[in-house]
Amino acid sequence: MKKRGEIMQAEVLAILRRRGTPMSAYEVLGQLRDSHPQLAPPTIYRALAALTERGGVHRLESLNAFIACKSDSHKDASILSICDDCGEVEEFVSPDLLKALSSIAGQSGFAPTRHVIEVHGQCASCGSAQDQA
Amino acid sequence: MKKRGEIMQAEVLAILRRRGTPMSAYEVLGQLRDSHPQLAPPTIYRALAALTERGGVHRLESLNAFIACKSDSHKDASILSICDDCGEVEEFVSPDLLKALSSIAGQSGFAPTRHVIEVHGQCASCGSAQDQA
DNA sequence: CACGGGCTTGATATAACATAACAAACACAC
DNA sequence: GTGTGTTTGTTATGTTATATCAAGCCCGTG
Repeated sequence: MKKRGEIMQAEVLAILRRRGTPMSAYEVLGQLRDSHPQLAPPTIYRALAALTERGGVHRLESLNAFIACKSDSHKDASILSICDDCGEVEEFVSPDLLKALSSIAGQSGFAPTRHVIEVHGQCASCGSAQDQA
Repeated sequence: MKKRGEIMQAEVLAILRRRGTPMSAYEVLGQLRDSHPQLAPPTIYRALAALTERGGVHRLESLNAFIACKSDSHKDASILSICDDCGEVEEFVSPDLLKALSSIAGQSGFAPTRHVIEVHGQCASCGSAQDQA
């Protein structure tokens, strides 16, 4: 019974990609209920967990939401900038910063396994829009 | 009616400090119900929000939990290392890293207002404990 | 092929986290 | 002391997430 799960993941990913901005698990669920009226939360959460692990989806810890990974093919921890006005998210990768971070946390013998780096603020377009207001 | 709120905040902070490791809002609520049986969630969340803003408490976004700020007196964003085994949290401050981070996110005109930096892993004592296992 | 163990998925239920919205109390100006 | 704005308390509900068990599939064995 492997296929079903993979189909699920593909559908979830498609929905997230279509949206482009962060979606909660329940928003995804809502969309999917159009085609699969029976769907329950654990199914979605399992699909999202698998996708997150695979690197196809980012979980935004500070929003409890998910977003399709755009510049896919980096399974390293990303730096995510989140516009609090429009919801737009950008991904950045910086091995240097990650290294610096690991070394700071490692000062006392801590062994990092997962980095959460999220920056909230205002994206370029929302910032300039506000200037006029 | 200002005092009541401040007392609340002090009690919440005391509970968090006593514990030392992360607590969910509802754990705090449970503790407080010993002395204030009537207490409802919004009261706790308000106290936690005020404390977080003041810098007395950190919110751990990736755990939906809170912890008393130990090295208090830095209201800058902290780097938090979280041991997934024992729950121990350490705080670090690194203006350089913050600057680097802002500059990365700022590449496309993004204006950061709030940084979330959390590193999961294993603390020194849990790491060495595991070595023996 | 049947049947049985181990694993994946699905469904039900409920737990955990958080806030909206309104009511009551206070505090300060007049 | 009465009105107005603000803080706090309470009720209710909304949102996010997972435990648990049931059902289905895969595949190796007899």
